[in-house]
Amino acid sequence: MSNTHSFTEENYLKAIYHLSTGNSSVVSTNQIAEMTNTKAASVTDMLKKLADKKLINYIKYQGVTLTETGQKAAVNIVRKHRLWEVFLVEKLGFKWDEVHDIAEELEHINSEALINRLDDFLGNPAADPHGDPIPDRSGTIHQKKLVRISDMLQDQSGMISGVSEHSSVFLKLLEKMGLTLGTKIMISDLIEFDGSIMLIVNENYDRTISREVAKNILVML
Amino acid sequence: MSNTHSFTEENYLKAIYHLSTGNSSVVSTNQIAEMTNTKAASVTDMLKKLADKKLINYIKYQGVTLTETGQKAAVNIVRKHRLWEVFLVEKLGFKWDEVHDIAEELEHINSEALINRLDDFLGNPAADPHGDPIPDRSGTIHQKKLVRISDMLQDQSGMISGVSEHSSVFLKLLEKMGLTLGTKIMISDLIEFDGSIMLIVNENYDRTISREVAKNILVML
DNA sequence: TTTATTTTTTAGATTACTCTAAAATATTAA
DNA sequence: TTAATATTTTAGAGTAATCTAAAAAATAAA
Repeated sequence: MSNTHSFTEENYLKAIYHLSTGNSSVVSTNQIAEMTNTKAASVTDMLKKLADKKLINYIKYQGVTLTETGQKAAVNIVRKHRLWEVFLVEKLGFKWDEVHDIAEELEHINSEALINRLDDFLGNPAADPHGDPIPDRSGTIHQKKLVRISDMLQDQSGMISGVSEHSSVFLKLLEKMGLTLGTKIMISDLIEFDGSIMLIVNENYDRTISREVAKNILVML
Repeated sequence: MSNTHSFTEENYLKAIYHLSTGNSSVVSTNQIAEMTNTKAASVTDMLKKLADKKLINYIKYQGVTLTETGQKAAVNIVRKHRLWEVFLVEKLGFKWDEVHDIAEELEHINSEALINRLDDFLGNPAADPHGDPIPDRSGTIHQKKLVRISDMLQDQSGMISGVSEHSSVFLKLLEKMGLTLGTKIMISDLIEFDGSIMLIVNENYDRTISREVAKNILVML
């Protein structure tokens, strides 16, 4: 059933997946090279290999999309990554900014039984510690509709439910400002001068965040 | 601090470790080849590499021992393997005969923080699901003194505390016979004809096991 | 203590993945 | 719509790990 791919192949599939769900659905060689920390020439080689295995649709010079098989494989890696992140935070007490690199290793462990039991052990969580949705065992992703704080209007309110930037430095900042997942916010002021935004947090205290920060915090209205 | 070795190097170190704590302390090329499922020529290549890295003491044609550094690295892999086995059985509900292959993958995950937190999460267990001792974070192994049932005398009693054979087929047999870890046994008869042994189990029912089985069950007197 | 056998090592090749430098193609700008 | 620039691919080569076949060394047997 679950065809097994090399560590490296998996990383390419994952990169293509993230790039294609991000902006454009067709992904370029250079984009992949940047995301996988390799050179374009290496990417080209690997693309041929993945195309031979019918994991991607690839036409020279024209970019890449995942086939259905490739998509499934990629989603499964994402599922594993996010479940392990939940484990690390919920069970082992890691902070949300500490888990990415470890999950990056754990996501390549190959056992359907393991990941399904882990899923149950964790109570079949819907999202990882950064609010990203966890695909279920059939590969379906139930993504809640979220908006960036930077797209919200005066007096709108909602609950912080995700981030679109996963760097440790960003996550630590949110932590320090009390803007972690589950926090309720209300837009109290949109500052014309530099685009920064004033929030009322948990109907209690207020915070001002830059536009750059606001763009990377996702809210459920 | 923790020097990182390749997946493959780690497997060789582990093989040498198990072989050298088993029978003779000096390990041969062929023994390693058999344990790692490779050919002697491949082993020779790797031995040179490990010797260059000062992980083993290697003299051509004379066999191999681990250096102190190599020993530490190997013990750390064993620690990780056994802790993951405890996790799989205690937390995820796997049976003791199902965990070896998965732990074989998990043991290569490289994070000191992860393994120490896992250790705490599991309550710092002293032994894995097969009774093998788990090295502590300093690398010390607290091995209880165990004897094979085949070495016990008439009327001696003790508690099953380990096995020296880890195959699924053997473990399933023990399960079926009710001879799992923690079971109390007493030698009720040593059968001269074929060396098989009659036991009284938990002061309740009796079982007869072959000499071959008896050799692979370890008891704390 | 020679000879035969087994074990181990060397030599030479293969596979997966990576790289740099140069060539081919596509995109942008004049 | 040609020229300049950027992107992508090919060519050729390197590293890590593996293999088979043949040579060298160690061990066992005659």
